[in-house]
Amino acid sequence: MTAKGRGGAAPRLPRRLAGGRPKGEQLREILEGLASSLPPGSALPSERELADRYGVARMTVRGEIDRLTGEGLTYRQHGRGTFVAAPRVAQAVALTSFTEDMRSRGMEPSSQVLDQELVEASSILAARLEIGPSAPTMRLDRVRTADGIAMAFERAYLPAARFAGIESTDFSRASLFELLAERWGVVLRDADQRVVATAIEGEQAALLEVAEGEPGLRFQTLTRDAHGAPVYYAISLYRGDRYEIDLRQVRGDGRARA
Amino acid sequence: MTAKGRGGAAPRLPRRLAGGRPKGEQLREILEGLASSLPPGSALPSERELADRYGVARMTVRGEIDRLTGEGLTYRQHGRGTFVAAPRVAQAVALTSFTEDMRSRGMEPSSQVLDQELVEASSILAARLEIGPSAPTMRLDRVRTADGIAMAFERAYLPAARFAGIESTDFSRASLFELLAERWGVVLRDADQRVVATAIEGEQAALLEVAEGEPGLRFQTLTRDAHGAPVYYAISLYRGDRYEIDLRQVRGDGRARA
DNA sequence: CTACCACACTGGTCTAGACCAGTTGCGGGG
DNA sequence: CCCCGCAACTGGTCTAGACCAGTGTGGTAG
Repeated sequence: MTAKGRGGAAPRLPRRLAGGRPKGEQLREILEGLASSLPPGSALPSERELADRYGVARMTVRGEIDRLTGEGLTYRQHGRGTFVAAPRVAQAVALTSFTEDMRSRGMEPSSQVLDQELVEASSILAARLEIGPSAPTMRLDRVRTADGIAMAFERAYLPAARFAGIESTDFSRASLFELLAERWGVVLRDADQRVVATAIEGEQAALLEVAEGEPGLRFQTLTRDAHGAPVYYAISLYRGDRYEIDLRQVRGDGRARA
Repeated sequence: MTAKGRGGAAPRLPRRLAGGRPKGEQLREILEGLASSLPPGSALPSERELADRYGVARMTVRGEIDRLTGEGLTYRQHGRGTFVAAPRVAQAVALTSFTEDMRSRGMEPSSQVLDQELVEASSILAARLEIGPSAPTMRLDRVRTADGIAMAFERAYLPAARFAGIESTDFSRASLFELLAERWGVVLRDADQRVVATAIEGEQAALLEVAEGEPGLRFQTLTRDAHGAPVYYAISLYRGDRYEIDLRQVRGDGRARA
């Protein structure tokens, strides 16, 4: 038969659907399992074959494959079949903290505070943070690690007047995001970031445990709260061999919901 | 009738579907128009009413509303109805071509074609482009320049079967984006991008006129059309000293996909 | 007046077919 | 030997019902 090998590649599927739960729901789980266990490009059984095997109407099968295809797990080719899609990168343009970012990549984040002190804002920094010139700011230097491996060096500046007592807060354990939310009720909303490729040199090469001149990503980030007021400005240097940016770009109208 | 006012709020809808084109497709356009012209929270006509009005089966209506709901234009409430969803916040990172990107930075883009030929897709590439294994693809190597200065090296792969005659098209002048739109009517919608920092080595260092080992940004981009079908896959290498990424991140609901 | 229940709506699931439209392989004719 | 056409697959669209499951309302019994 021409469809040989399709079913054969499937890892031991249930043969019948249980009663009680909607058939489509059960079918969907089976198909999700199939799609996630097969390599990209593999063919799924045909709609008619699935309908026949599980004793449901073809429209029921189609409905579930429609869902999978809409989610990007599979794709269809008219006249050829339905295939497992290559995994898409996550929606990574969302504003996340280093802590959230690393956890979403399956690693355990931590930090080592190198330096933490009050300094006067330079004129450039004051302008960015929208505070008065020479206003007190807290400068926080940290090495960010994931699973114990140095991932990035980060220097953050926060307006000290707005966050009373911040200079004596212990940042070695808590996430900056979480502390701002818990102690000062700050809801971070958006950030402007500038990213350039750069060579890692000198002291930072030592901190990140890489050879001089190795490539890295330098982020300049200005994060704002729900009112649009700047909360902190940070410069981060990520190791090029251990960090990547995943972007999902949308053209034009880019509709979706709030 | 209880459903009064639903239809009344609708801005003069066509009463019949034309022949020739699929009914679902026409229905979809009507519903999209409805959803975009009504304020968020408005109720759409019920599925049975729409089916009745346009003389189609309710399953046909449901299929299209499924699509709209999947795209986030509408949402459903069991027992109550289907409603127009609130528009999502604008997507910050817009999908642009190199041409548009450079012009927006105030530079004049150009390209130099290094190589252009038909090759068989590797299994990995075929899976990414969602085409059959060993299907013909056009490989296009270019150096992208801005104001006459080498900015990036780019290798793009396009499915040749879909774009008849593409292998003999001159890409030294025209933008790939524009050509795809004009000659093949392709509307690019979104792209997944992976960005890593890397050292520029060997031949590519020569092409970009930088010293060996200088830092650069490597992009892997999969661009899709309005139907979600992959259009091309590209690997680009940008000079680290001449290119930067500007991001605007928004803290969202973290809408996820697999 | 209130509490409850039946009914008329809504969407949710599912069936068992129909026919159309691409793709592919195989066999026969030139 | 090559090419063409047919047959057997694939997904794409659509029908005309069925019954289930929530929601909301209005009338009726207490």
